[in-house]
Amino acid sequence: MSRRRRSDAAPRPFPRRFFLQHAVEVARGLLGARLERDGVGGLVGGVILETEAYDQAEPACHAHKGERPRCRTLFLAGGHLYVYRIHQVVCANVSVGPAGHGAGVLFRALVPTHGLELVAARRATAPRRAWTDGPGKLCKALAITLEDDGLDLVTGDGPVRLLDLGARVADADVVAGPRVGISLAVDLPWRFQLSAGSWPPTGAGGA
DNA sequence: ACGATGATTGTCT
DNA sequence: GACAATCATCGTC
Repeated sequence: MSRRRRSDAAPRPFPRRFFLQHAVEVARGLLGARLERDGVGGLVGGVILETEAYDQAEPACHAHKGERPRCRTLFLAGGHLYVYRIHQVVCANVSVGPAGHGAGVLFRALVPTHGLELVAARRATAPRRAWTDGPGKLCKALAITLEDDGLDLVTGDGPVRLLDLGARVADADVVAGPRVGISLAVDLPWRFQLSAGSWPPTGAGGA
């Protein structure tokens, strides 16, 4: 029997080496992957639609000025969950690069695929289309909190998981642009999104 | 110890 | 599209 294509394989965590690439490559590569959390009430998860890359070499990154208590997780080996608080909200990243290098990829948006009832409850005041279309919103929907900071996403045995679904994402379906909500390094096109209509890949999502 | 700042969100026009 | 809310973090006094 021939070797299975990756797209036919069961979802599995990304290997450590995936997170040792540059943040831009990881941000691009995480589009179409699944982020999920197993918490009180059940599993909630979805497919990642939008990411942003950050690296200590550029001033918009929390790690740019060196290791601080808040951003210490960015300096862990690639594949660790970095959760931080901003404006009364928490946002989640995955650390990138070898230990000692401060870089990460921010999860900006996803489409919920699991635990829709829990998402509806946790995002009750928002319309369905705004459930998980921002970094703080998706954390609230998945119930990711500051206590999840530092979790290793490579082992796959924690409450938060980042899974490779094997979906083939064509370059033509990826839009790159400037990052949102920053005032420094605004010229870098380090924001990546799946273009409208490219998910789900089976084409059932048209208007 | 004090003040400026922010990888956002929700609300109003 | 514009703007305020709101408080931990970080830099400075």
